[in-house]
Amino acid sequence: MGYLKIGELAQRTETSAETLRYYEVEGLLPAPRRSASGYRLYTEPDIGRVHFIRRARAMDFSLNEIGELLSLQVEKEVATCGEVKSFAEHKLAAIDKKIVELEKMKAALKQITEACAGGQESAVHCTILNALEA
Amino acid sequence: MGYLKIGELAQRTETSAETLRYYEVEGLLPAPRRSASGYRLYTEPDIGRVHFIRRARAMDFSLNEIGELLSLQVEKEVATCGEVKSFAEHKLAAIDKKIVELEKMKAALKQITEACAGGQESAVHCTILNALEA
DNA sequence: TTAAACATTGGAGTAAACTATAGGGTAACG
DNA sequence: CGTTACCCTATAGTTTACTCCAATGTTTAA
Repeated sequence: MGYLKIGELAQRTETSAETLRYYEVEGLLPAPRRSASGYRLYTEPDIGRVHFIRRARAMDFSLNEIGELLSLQVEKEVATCGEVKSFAEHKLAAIDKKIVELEKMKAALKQITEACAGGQESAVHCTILNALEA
Repeated sequence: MGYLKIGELAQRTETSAETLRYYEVEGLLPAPRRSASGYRLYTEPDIGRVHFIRRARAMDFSLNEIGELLSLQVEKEVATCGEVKSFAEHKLAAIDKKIVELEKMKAALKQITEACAGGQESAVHCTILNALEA
């Protein structure tokens, strides 16, 4: 008991069964136990793992990057703190850079919405290029 | 005089010539003037346009989205302030959401780097899954 | 018991954004 | 003048992350 068939895991994680099998092929999900007839039998921790993958995907981490993140956990008994820390710091820097860029874009868009009253008049002065090139 | 051949534009924008031609096909770059022999002749403003595309790409805007942003500029004489404002606000909301997600990931990674002294000891307690599932 | 709902594998198809190649013509340099 | 570097078009290939399909086997519920 407590086992989930692929359709159930799919439902609980809002992921298609095809995608789950794909993640297994790609090494993001460990090959689960199988029933006598060959059905995949997942366990509770698999739910968390899939949730993690989906959340990271939503932030544009590639499957490869997610694999690296997950391997930190899988190989945690082998990895040293130095390795983990260095990897995480590298990712942190990348994320920070992304946030900075998004903030810039946000500021530029804000400038445009504020310049525009939102009425029927022509938007000649609302050039996104002007805002962003500065 | 002020004309750039594709290779020069490529160099100035750190983009390959193939990619520039591709952007033209995709409608992101207007078809430039041609020399007698058929070479593309770009002008100064094209540099800014390519820079804009590359910056937006670096923030994970799709070429389609970038096309929409650019069309705001091209059609600025036609567009009303209402249209521009509504489009920009929609993008703003999407960017904000992305930033929030990245901040979450950042917090989780930070937790890991702080938990890890960075030395030779085993990283058993540095599980990214633990940090992110909470 | 039998039809539906679900599972399996293997393989093909899709979309986005390039990237490379073939088979040419053109420009710049020594 | 020749050679090297550059440009052209058209088309094909690549990568990522799915998504769909066919053919077949299994559970489940009326």
